[in-house]
Amino acid sequence: MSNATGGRRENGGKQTTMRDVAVAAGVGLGTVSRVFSNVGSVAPATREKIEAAARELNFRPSALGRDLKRRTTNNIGLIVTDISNNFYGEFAQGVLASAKEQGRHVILCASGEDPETEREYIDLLVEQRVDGIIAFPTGHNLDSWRSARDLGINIVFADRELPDLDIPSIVVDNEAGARRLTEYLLALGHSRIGYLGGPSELTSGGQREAGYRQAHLDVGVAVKEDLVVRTRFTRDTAYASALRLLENPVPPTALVATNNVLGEAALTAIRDRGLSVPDDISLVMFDDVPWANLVEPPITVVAQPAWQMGQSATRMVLAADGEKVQPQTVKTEMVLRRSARPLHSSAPA
Amino acid sequence: MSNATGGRRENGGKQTTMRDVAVAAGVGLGTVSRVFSNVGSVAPATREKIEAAARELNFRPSALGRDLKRRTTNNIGLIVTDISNNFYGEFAQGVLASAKEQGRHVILCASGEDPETEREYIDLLVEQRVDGIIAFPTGHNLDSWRSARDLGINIVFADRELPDLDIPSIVVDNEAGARRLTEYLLALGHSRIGYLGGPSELTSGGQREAGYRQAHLDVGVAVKEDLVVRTRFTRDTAYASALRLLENPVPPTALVATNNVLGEAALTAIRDRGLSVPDDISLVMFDDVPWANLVEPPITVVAQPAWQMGQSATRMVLAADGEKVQPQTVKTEMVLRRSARPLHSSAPA
DNA sequence: GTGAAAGCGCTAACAG
DNA sequence: CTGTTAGCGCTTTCAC
Repeated sequence: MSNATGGRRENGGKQTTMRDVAVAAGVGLGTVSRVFSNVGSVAPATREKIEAAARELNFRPSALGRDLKRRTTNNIGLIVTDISNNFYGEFAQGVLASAKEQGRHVILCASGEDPETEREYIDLLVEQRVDGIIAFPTGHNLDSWRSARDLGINIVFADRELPDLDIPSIVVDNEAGARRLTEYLLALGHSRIGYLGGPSELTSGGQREAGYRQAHLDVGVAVKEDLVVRTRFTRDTAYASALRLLENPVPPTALVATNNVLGEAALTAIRDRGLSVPDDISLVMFDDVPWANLVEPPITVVAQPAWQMGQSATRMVLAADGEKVQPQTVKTEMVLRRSARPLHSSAPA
Repeated sequence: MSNATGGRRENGGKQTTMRDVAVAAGVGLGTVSRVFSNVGSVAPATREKIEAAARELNFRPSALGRDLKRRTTNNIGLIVTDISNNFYGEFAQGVLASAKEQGRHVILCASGEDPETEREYIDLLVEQRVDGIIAFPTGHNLDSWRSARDLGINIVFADRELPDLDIPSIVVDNEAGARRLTEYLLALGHSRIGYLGGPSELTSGGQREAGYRQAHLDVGVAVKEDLVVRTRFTRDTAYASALRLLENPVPPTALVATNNVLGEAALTAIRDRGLSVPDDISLVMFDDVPWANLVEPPITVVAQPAWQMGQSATRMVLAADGEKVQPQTVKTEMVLRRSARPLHSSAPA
């Protein structure tokens, strides 16, 4: 039975089909279908015969024929930025878990934050006739999204909202999260608080920056504009931006990073400059990634419930047709650790 | 054009098909197909007419019909353990990159190391008629794998080899990696070196343990059997195992962890016991995850080229039919940092 | 260069 | 309960 073609069968013959099984079992095609789709009813004896024949022929029904007929695929598309980023990984685990629960498959795509790549993936998923798409959109390709939506594909955006598109999204309470982080630093006596954030066109970017500013406003401390830096989420540019922030003539005494990539860049830059957290500079960030609690000192963060968000997004995108899907905002949780201390004190916070 | 059904269109009508486009453009169905599949040739004027009609109707070809006819899906399945683990995330990025290059889609599955879940996913992927499957197998479900293979699906295993299955795999040089880590510790004067590893049924587990033992053998130091602990890769059990290792009546002076989950568990356990690295205990591990270089002291690791492995695995699984696919072993790289020091010295290594 | 026709593997009526 | 039939949307001969 086994040969040495390295796991590859020539498979010259056609695959076994329901028709073959029907012939082998001496029944009609429809009856075989009824057995494998668990619909209608078949006499126990017939079912037996069919199952025996199927086993004999190593028959496995093909989703291709089924899906074409049923006009639904049970597949959903998931477009993230970078699946090696723990936040997206957790989110994806949430999606996988609830997709599996509902018998759905997940086609994974990584846009790398590149609009062109995103467009290609949208087209691809449309061609595949996925039942739905969950995406962290780049903010571009509005036409593609609209077109996919009009084709009847259910779409849910995560983390970011797109204007004029009437597509529901699931986001965290960005403003509140950033505000609490900033308030905390302000309360510790800091007044030169650096902000390392993403592009403000993105919902998360804009809202987190707004929270940062609101916190300042609330206590009447002016935002130092040269301490507000927006950057793309790649390691290199983030690192360069963090460094620039630290090289300010009058450097910040505290830093808010709005996600884990930015936080990692900030921490690395701080170390490379020979500074120490929290003695020389306090650091807080978004995302409770594993390393946040492993570094010394452990980092105070605003945690996003990534897994649950993935689960909710899946439920939203799979909601019964006709059911109205409401946008959802989820709460963040602030986890106090030891990466910030009062400005004019030698004791940790 | 826009309504308020939350990104969901009733889509009562059927989708636009090639036939509709053909009618609208006043040409035959076959001609439309030729335009969209870029095969044969069509008069520029005709092509123009067709493209205009397609645009007008917002037509997108369906992969369902195409795949059914062509008997190939351009999809590949990827079964990892846990996509939120950075190692699998990097691997997946590599898979996605080269899959995209070749116009393939990736169906993602996470087995959670559970054989039953794995079996369900294999069945699912077979039904979907994926062109190939890349998997980190649990080590069970040999029948399912065999059956999938016999159905003509190309399979590539990663990280682990399964006996009697004649399925090619891509693994790192586990034995050498573990041996170097252990030799390094031995050279530093350690003789009570703890081993925190995975189940030895797994290729990686068995080989890494073998490397650990070989290093001892080479210098004539006896392995302390009560310092060898095998555990499952979940956070909780790994932590418990690490703790047990540290609570040995005569505790180890150094520790080898065979992946990042185990390394994280070890580091956490060490801290929780109030010990410090490397002064109280040296720690080295597999996987150059981001946090390895972020903690203090940074951890000495054996790095696996996860991204490239994903890329290679994809090439292997997509190799031209008839081409013989060779199993592949990839080299690891040892990255020296500061988490180990000589046993009887007060200076770091 | 183009149209007509025959299926790919399956489901869903519809008779019997 | 079960067999027959007509497609799902597309590709692919085969004539014209």
